[in-house]
Formats: sequence, structure tokens, C-alpha cells
Amino acid sequence: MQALITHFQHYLPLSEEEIRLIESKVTQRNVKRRQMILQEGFVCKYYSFVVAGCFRMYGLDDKGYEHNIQFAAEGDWISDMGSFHSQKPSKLFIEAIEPAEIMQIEQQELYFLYRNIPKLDRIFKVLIENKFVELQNRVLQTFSSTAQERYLSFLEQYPHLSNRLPNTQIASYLGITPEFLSKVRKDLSKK
Amino acid sequence: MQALITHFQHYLPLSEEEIRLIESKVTQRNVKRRQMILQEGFVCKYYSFVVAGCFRMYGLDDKGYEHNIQFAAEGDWISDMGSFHSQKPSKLFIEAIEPAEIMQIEQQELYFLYRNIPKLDRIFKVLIENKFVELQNRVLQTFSSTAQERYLSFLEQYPHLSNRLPNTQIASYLGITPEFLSKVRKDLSKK
DNA sequence: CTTTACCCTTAATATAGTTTAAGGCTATTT
DNA sequence: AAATAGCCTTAAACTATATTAAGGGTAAAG
Repeated sequence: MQALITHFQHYLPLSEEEIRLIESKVTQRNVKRRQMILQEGFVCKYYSFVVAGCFRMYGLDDKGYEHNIQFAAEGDWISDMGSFHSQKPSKLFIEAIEPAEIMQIEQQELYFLYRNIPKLDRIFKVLIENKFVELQNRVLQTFSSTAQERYLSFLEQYPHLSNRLPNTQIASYLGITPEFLSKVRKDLSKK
Repeated sequence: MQALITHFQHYLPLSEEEIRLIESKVTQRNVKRRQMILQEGFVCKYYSFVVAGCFRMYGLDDKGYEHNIQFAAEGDWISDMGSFHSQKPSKLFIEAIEPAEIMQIEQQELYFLYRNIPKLDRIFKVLIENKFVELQNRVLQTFSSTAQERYLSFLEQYPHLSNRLPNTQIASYLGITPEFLSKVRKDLSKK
């Protein structure tokens, strides 16, 4: 729980009162490797804050192939924001790649906290702004560079992740097949 | 100016007092076709709300080709959020595709409004959440469908835009060349 | 009203990335 | 210790998309 409070305080200080309120609405949960915390067809009930471990969020194409949209490790939030706010069924999956510990908050509880701690509007606004900028960079990169360039900048940008993830997962995140990633790696090692 | 206030009120009601405060910090501006309101190398000074007209935001790859990241028409906001908040030089361009009218607000003025009208934190949080969800859908689509599928769903999702934009711009947004879009359109018309 | 600049198309050639298939390696499960 | 399942690699054939080049049409600018 301390991890989450520290995370918030990294943005803005919180009073004892506010901390107690937050703690009363957030629940801790342990997740096994390969366990799903969201599946297609279900409403995304929680915003999840990752204390330990690592998740991936992915969707399926019409052939049934998986495409990773996002990873989340220690200190990241993960949820299908669209489904969470609209309470409509999600088209996405969220799966633990490693055994994990998370803090979860439900929609109604989060809205309660927004109402009672206006600071949280600010904190989440900034948080989502940062995620938006990251995602936008990713879109630009996807369109403007080759698979090799994208792989190299993934390694640079997420060195901690690249060690922990199987190449299959990285390939899916980069939008290429594992076979082609293998070739990219071979080409790079020749230099 | 009324357009902007109405836009905010669409999310949350504002008092006379708050409206006056907002109006005192926002400036109106007219922009000609092809005029840039942001260029690579410059700090993005403004959040811009589009009252009339249409913009595109794009970046360059290392060969100098343009890649459209986002369009913005009536009722949309456009800015390089990363550069705006960090005050670091942008790598992006924002150009009017049609003659336009916009309302602009500077970083310090916006921060002033955030401090004095906490509601605005909420409003912008929701606004950015929506943009995030849209962008995330785009990422998934980019990875999980062909150019033809992406073109079709662009037409569906942005019918008002697709009439107003030259195909060159749409191609750049879809991540394909104009020549290939031309082929896609031909294939579709054959059916 | 003419000219320039932009826009759309077609088609031939080229390439980045996919598909399919197969084999070996390593971790997990039995 | 054996068996299974996931992971990584290689390579050949294939496909979606890029590149280059060219021509014609239409809207903006002088």
C-alpha cells in the first residue's frame, strides 16, 4: 500500500486524512503468472497499480493473432480506460507475464475519491497526459521507422523491460512476427 | 469565445465568475490555410481549441517524409502536449489545412486557471482520457488490420473529415503512400 | 485568364515483413 | 528422469506496401 501512496505523493503531497480515505477504497491483490485480470467481453472493473511484477495488455485481430498494446511494470497503471469509464465490455486482455502484486480500485470508488480529493483529478490528469505523450511518440515511431529502428529504440527506452520479456512479446509490441524479430537481431549482431 | 465556454460546460457547469476568469486568459486567433501554428524546434506555447477549420499535426522521418499523427476540427484541442508541459522544443508541426479560427491559451495562464478553477483539472482529465482511448484504438488497429480495413474504418469513424481532407493527407494518417491508397480505393470500387 | 502548384491515378519494379515448416534449446510439469 | 510446452532460430516462398516515373485534371495565385 505504501508504494501507491508514495506514487501519488510523487505528484502532490497528501494529508493523513486523504491517505486514510484512499487506503479505505483500494484493495491489494496477488496475481499468478499467466493469470488474466481482464478478458475480452468483460467490463474493465478496475484501475490497477502495479506494485511488483509485469503485465501486458493485448487485443486480437480477426485471424485470432495477439497484438500487444502496452506493458506495465512496477509503478505503472494498467486498465482499459475506455471500458472502465463507459462500463461497456472490453475488447482487450490484460495478463500477468510474471507473478505480480497490484493495488486495485473500482470505478465507483475512484469517482468517490475524485469527489472528495480534488487533487486526485490533478494527479490522474498529469498521469494520463504522460501516458498520452508516450503513446503518441509510439504512433509516430511506428509510421516513421523500420522494425530494426523500432527494436533498437525499444531496447533503449525500456532496458529494464527488455530483459524481463520473451522476444515473442516484444515482437508483438513492435508489430512484427517473432520470426522477423529474430532476423532483425541476427542482422544487428553481424555489425 | 462562446464556442469554448459551451465546450467546457458540456463537461461541467461553470459560474459567471469562472467564465470571466477563463475569458481573461484565452485569446482568439485566425489562421490562414497552410499556416503553421507549431514548427519543429520550437516550444509548443499554446493549447489550441479549434472553433472553425481544420488542422493536422505531423512529424518527419529521417528521409524527410511527413507522417500525420492527428487531425483536429471544430471542437477539438490540438497541441504537442509533451512540448507544452516540458517547455522543450517540439519535434512536430501543426498546420492549418483550411482557413481556421482558434482559441489559444498559454502554459502559465492554463496553470493559473488550474489553480483557481479546480474543475478544469477534471474537465481536462476527462478530455485527455478520451483522446487517449482514441489513440489506443488507433494503435491496435494499425497493428491488427490491413491498409484497406484501416481506410474503411477511417471513413466510418470520421465521415465529416474524410470529405474535407485530400487523400494525400488521409494516406499519411493511415501510414501508407498516396499511391497505395489510390490502389486501395480502386480495389474497393471494383466490388 | 493563364500559369503554377497541387492532387489523383496507373503501372512496373523493388523491398520490408509474413507465412509456413522444421529443428533445437530450455524451463516447467509429471 | 521423462515429457511437455514454450521459446528462439533459419530459410524458402509469398504478399502487402513502397518507390519511381509519368500523365492528366483541377484549384489557387499571379
